[in-house]
Amino acid sequence: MIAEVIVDINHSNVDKVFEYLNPDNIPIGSRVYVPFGRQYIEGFIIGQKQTPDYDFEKLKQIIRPLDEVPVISNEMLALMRFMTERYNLKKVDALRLFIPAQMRGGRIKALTKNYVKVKSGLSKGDIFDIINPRAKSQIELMEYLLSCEEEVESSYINNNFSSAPLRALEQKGLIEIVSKEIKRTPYKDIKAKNEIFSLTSEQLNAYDTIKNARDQIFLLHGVTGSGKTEIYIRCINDCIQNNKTAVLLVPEISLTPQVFSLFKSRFGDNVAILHSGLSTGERYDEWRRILKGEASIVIGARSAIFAPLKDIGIIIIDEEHDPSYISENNPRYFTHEIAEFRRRYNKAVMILGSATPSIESYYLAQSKKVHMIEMPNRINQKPLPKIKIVDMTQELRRGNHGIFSLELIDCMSDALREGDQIILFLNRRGYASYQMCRSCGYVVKCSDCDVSMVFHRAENALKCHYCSKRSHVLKVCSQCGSEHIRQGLYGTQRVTEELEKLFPDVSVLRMDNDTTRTKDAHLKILKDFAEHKAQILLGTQMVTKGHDFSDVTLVGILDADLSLYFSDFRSTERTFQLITQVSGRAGRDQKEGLVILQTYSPRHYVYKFAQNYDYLGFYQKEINIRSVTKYPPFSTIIRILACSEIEENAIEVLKNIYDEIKPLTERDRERFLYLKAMKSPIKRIKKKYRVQILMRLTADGVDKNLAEIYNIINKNNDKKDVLVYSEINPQDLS
DNA sequence: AGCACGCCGACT
DNA sequence: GTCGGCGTGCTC
Repeated sequence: MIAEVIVDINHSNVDKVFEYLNPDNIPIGSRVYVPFGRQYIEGFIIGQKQTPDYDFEKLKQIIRPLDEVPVISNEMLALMRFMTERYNLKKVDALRLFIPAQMRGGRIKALTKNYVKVKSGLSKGDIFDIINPRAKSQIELMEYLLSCEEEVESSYINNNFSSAPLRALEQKGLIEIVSKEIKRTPYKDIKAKNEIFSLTSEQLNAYDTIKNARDQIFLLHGVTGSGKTEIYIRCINDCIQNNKTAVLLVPEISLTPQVFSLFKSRFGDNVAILHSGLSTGERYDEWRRILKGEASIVIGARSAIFAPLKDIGIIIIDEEHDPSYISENNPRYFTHEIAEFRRRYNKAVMILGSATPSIESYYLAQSKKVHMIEMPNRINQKPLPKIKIVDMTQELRRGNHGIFSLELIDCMSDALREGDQIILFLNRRGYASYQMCRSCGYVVKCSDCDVSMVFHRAENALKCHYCSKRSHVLKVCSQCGSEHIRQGLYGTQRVTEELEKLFPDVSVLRMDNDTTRTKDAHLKILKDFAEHKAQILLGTQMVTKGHDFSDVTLVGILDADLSLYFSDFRSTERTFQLITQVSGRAGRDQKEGLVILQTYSPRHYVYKFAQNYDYLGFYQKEINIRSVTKYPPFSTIIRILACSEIEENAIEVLKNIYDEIKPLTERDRERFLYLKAMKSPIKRIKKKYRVQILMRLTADGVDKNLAEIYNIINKNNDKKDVLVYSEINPQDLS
């Protein structure tokens, strides 16, 4: 047979099938070692055929398989094809997602340990007949080994006995040294109480609906604290009872030891965990346990959707609205779309769970493509915390130029006096601080990118967030010579300073990109806060997720608006989600919670709906806007970006692409809703000029035209100095 | 991605 | 005369 091989080289020139002789019939899905040009490299067998397309005389032979068993299933090969077509990826890009990165290049092996074991089939009498009675240490060692029920780790023997008797016994054939694979199981010492909660009638209804389903999607719309997790657990349990496998996806940030321990305590070793915090060894071993069928439940962040499970029965995407389910680059994919592909392939059930579903998902539920389950009540019947909106323009008029409104300060002192805890949420993106000349308004810009540089207090430097270029802080304006430079001081550091002035004795934990650089740093901060090592937790997005702190009674949203000002059509939705989520952090236990929401545009509709926890109202308003403006879910956006250091070259390539796409739109006017070429909002990044085409198509327009559009793009992507990128449903249009 | 082949400048 | 610069082209 001839094997069709994709070589493990990430380059568009070799993104095609190479044919090899496969005399041993190594099966499809195997990783193999093959000769390629003058070198030897790894590859994947993705198909086979009787007769080659390539010149038979020139075919080379596969050297050997790299694993005992194929590592890519037919399902994953089909997924590879789907992904390459949908996202214009190279085949290796997709394949590489399917196996642990460190496995490539043979960099990682199974971890083995040696054990000393008495040979089986020997009686005590036999043994001591063979050992010379004068060999005291041999007898001693043998007696120790016999006293053990099982084989003993070699390292233990080496530490406690000398090597001579060991060797002697081995030579006599009385003992043997066996090597066994050790699984590096993450969080193996987790012990958790295995509580079974009884379900409320609302939970029971939801569970019953899902229990008997097959080949269906559910949107589980449940308020914070409505007990979605318990439903997940029951559904997963049913699924493995039926000998099927299960995937639970959670946002990376909420993958905490608590989550693992909950599932480990219910399902034991049947659970495998996949996320970026694992060591490469751990990840490899967990992955292999899944491949071998030793674990049939996978919990992980978005990439866990590629777990090598067979016969998936249920896929759950918790907090389905979370932006971390969208992989922004190399390679780009949408977890929902991958999950839907695998669900359909396996005729499985999918649950999308959220308190604030994405507009797209809720729309699908409204249009009956997805089955909606509503859970409007909290288990403990506690009301959601009251949200108070504070008009910051009013504060300004009253002469308060600080970050905190008087109302927030009052509430904070009250909470602190009571010994309660406080969470302060700051929208990082909007708090980027620019240095500006007060006299002429000059702002330092990056010399390579068309963006302002951001002031970093910790390093006392200006940094470009697009190319990481650094520059000195301004002392004198380079334009007008003025010394009146405003430090654009915002960010968590500035807030910390102001807090110190207001409440000098209160300790504050800061949680942002700076303080959570290291692995597990954010877990430690959350733990410290839970242990009352600080009374105030101040942070960015990260504080909105995860834990329940029972003593938090006050949540302050310092400046809610900023995410509204981005030109992104999703920014209102994001704002609603953030407010709802962070509000859920207040008043979890006995105490009532309060949320103070500071805004400069208090009349924006999003606040009215968020204040009343009126998701449906918000949805209806928002879906109306999307419908009128023809944005998703009523269209799919395609963006084509051409970059070059020479602007004219980028424009020329983009124009060629535009001229080829234009005729497509003309023959299919009702499916092409929008097509326009323009300069990119950020005109230059890393010295490269950027021009783009934006287009919007109906869903069937994408089905019909996507291949052709990608074809046009790829054809025009052969100039060295111009790079063309394409994205389907881009999240960031800069 | 590598690696070789190939055609033009300054050196023992 | 040659060593070596990196442009271009190929890999089943």
